[in-house]
Amino acid sequence: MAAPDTPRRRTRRPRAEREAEILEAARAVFAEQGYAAAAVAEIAARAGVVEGTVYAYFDSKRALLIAVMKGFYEELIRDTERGLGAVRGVENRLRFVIRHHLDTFARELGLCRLIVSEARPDVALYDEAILELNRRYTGLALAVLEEGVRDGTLRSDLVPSVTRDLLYGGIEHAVWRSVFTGAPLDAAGLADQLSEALLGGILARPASEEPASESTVLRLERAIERLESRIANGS
Amino acid sequence: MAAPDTPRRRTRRPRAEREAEILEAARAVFAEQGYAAAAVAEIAARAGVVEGTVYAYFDSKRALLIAVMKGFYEELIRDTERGLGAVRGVENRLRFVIRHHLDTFARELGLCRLIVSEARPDVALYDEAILELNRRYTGLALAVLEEGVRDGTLRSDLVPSVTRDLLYGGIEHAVWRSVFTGAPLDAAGLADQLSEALLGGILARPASEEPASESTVLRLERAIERLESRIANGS
DNA sequence: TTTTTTATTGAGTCTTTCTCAATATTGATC
DNA sequence: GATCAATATTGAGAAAGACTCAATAAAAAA
Repeated sequence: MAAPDTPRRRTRRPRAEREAEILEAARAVFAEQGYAAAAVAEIAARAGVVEGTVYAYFDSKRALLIAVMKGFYEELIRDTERGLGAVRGVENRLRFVIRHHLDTFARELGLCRLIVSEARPDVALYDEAILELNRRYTGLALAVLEEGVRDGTLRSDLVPSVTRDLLYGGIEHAVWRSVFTGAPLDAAGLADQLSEALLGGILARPASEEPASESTVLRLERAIERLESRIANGS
Repeated sequence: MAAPDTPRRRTRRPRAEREAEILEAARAVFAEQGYAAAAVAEIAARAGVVEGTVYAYFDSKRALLIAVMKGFYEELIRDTERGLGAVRGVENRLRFVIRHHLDTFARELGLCRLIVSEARPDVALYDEAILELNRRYTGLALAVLEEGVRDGTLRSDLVPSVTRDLLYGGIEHAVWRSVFTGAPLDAAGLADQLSEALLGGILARPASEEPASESTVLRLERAIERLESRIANGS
């Protein structure tokens, strides 16, 4: 409770700045304590204002939450778009998305928890704007998947939307797991394992496959051609 | 708010029964409204008692939540174990787990939302007993995955725990998606798509594999037929 | 029947969100 | 530079909900 010792002095600040200060305080308190446990009074104190002031800028605690999430998503989308612009090839792009998402989760665990727990489950209260931002964000991965199906990198019978769910859901679960076990999150290793399982599937390949099959067929063909030409040459 | 019209009459009931009634009411109210929105007073009213009585049976609202989740998990584990006992083969067993989990999600959406949103993300408040039940439940799938690695059905380089996360996370996301879009949940279709993507992976097989290998065999057969007819023709 | 035990009650406390009338600060106007 | 209008800021308090506890009444024991 970072209550300033000095008696508060009324100061008037530009609307935008005060709003930003409150928003920043809210982001910190929400991330630390979760939505339910966070007291608006504490957010206000940390922003250096009184509770009523918060309500002059945001209609409700919930509106504050939504504003915080909005900021987070916008940042995330910007970063991901920028990153994707620098990576070529469907497989690498998917690996990038997985890795970046995982890193973000690890770095901003409090906020991610907030979004997963407060925003997503509450259908009735889920803000339309946040839903749209989420759609835009996961749409980035979806586009890569669709691109892969088009250009033949990915299976033609793939359902991109289901794969996207597998991707993000898998990351989320893997992260919770590490949060609960208290194990430090090995983002790089986990990203590799997830990418590997997702891209290659989990079934063992029948032993006959692998590149060998094609080349051995070629060898056989050449052997037969030699035979053929031998025969043609009169034996 | 099923407030009884008749003035409440004090009746004493066996501890176990009253507890069960309160629990059942809590399960319904939590599932309908979520944890935060549910009022203990309403749970009490629905169970036909007064608020204080609830606190005579459960220490806190949170304890009530934990008891509800416990009941749900125990039921789920029992059903899954029974089902697995009747299915043979790693691939089929995995398909069963996916399908059953998906069905449960669809059927008990409110409760599942409760667990995923209220309990899981809240590390500080997540009860140890629930964590253990969750471990036991997802351990069923984990055992199947490990079995698959041992018997060669699944890739030997597979990380079972990561695959389990992919599996459950994927289901969860797919279900939210359908909840939000309001689309009716096609459990059978979704289970198929998820199983397919997870088992087979999403990468297209190099052209040589699968049907291709069939065509190369054809090429060989034709070459051999040419040889044979040549031989048959005398020279 | 009387006594003991304890389940049940409901009034009251405490905490937290949110409202609103009063007040102080700032920039505009003269 | 003084005055004024506009509005940002305040803090007290209403409302709602979690939780407590001493009193009470129902069942069991004597």
